[in-house]
Amino acid sequence: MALTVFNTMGNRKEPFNPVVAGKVGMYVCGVTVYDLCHIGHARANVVFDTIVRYLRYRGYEVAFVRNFTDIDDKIIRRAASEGTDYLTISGRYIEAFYRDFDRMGLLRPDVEPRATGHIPEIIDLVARLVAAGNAYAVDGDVYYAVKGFHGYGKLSGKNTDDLLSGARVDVDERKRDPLDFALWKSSKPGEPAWDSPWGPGRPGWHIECSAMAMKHLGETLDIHGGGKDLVFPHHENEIAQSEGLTGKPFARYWVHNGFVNVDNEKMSKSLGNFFTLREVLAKVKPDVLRFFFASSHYRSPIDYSDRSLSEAKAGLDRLYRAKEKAEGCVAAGVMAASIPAGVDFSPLRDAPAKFVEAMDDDFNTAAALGHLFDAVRALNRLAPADPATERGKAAQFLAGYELLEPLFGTLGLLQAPAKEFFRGDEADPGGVTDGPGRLPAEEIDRRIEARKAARARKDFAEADRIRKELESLGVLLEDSRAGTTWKYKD
RNA sequence: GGCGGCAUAGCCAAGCGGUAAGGCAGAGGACUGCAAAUCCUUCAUCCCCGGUUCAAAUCCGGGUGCCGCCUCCA
Repeated sequence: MALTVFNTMGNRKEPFNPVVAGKVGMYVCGVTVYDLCHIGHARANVVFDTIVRYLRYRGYEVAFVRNFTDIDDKIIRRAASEGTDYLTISGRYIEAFYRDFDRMGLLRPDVEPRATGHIPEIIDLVARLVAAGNAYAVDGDVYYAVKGFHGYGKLSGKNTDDLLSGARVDVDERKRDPLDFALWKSSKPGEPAWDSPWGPGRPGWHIECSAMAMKHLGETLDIHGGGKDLVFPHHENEIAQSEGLTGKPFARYWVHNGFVNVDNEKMSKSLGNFFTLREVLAKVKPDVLRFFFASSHYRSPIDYSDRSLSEAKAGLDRLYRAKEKAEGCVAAGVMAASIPAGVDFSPLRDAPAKFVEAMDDDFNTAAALGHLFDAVRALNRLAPADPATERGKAAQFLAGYELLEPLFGTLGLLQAPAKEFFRGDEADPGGVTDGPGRLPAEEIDRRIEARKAARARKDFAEADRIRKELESLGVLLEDSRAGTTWKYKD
């Protein structure tokens, strides 16, 4: 039983063997901070967050590095259009990134390097590439000479002849070869610039990742990740820059996540069919998005829609209901006992092993979730109607839930208290369940009391009237032996 | 034009050689004053055509249809 990872280099699953046993150096290409993140960014970040969580669950010591590209053409353009400087733009969107992704429960990386914080390292790398004959300077720009690197195209499966025959490479007479790409760009007057041996300028896009990854993780990474669209040219170029110099493999495993589609088409800025993370989080809880991502394999494309979101919500509800029951047990002062024997409960007892089996197969979160649902069904067989009076059953239920909790945690699910998930979070104003038109909790409690009185005098017509009225206001009542509880429906 | 991926029930989605996980929705039953939740039961032969094999959704060949990359892009 061993972890297997699909490697874009070679296009196949391989047993996972890091450079140093038990330790993983992982670099993920972060975002360019010139605008708000959309769901595509959300998926990429959630995917790698889940991978880090799982590797740690599996006992690996993970050094997780994710960068911010904080200087680039788009940032400069945006700054110009707003009449401000690039630092204002990058600062604003880094802050926005944290605001959005902290809500998603993303782990902070161990190191979060920024391109502008590594200019000396970048210049050093470029200078060494020039000295080694891998790159050349022209009028203050420095280009990488692709023809000199024989492995070019090995990651993306392209060969240089095909690339050249394609008409989509820009023509620039100053380049020796159309495929050559910029390592260093001279700056125009008024643009941000750093001094360099080639004059004032700024780093090209690809070089920053090589410089930062090697600085923080060494010359060979265990995992290098990013969206599928980064395979070419970004990662191909990173390989050329890094391996051209070190002669060592830049990364052992190249991991790329699939796209988020809308109406079966890639979501992207240029197509204009994107949704920002922020607007989606105004509609659903962060967990719902995480569940949505986890329910298909990270390399498959997924189609985003209101429908897929509400199906995710429905599925997640079931999981949170189990957590709700566990919280009820804890509130009743119950201590976890052990899970009963018998085949009825084997899906529960076997859940950790099944979970690992699924996740070991190239992080198959969809299969893992399937096993968790099996486990929850078995767990629900132990659910006490009233934990205060059925303490034995409650103790078993709690034991079962505690067995599953770390598994959910590895997927980043069920991180909020159930009450908060179903009723909203006072500590998170602006959160989903905080919208206008919500019936306040005090008002709901008042009506529940009225209904309780009606039921006590067997006036079921009145009791039902109250319940239906609440339902039409988006509030669901649930009676049990332990009393009546409520949830917002959305 | 080059390279790559995908096609599984009403919807979403695992499986990748041994006779179809799971979720949502639906149907029947139990429980409930009635509901909700929960539990039990039920609901597909895997795009088409060939081939390999004792055995294929899973492998090979040929179609058809989508999608992605080759330009900034998660």
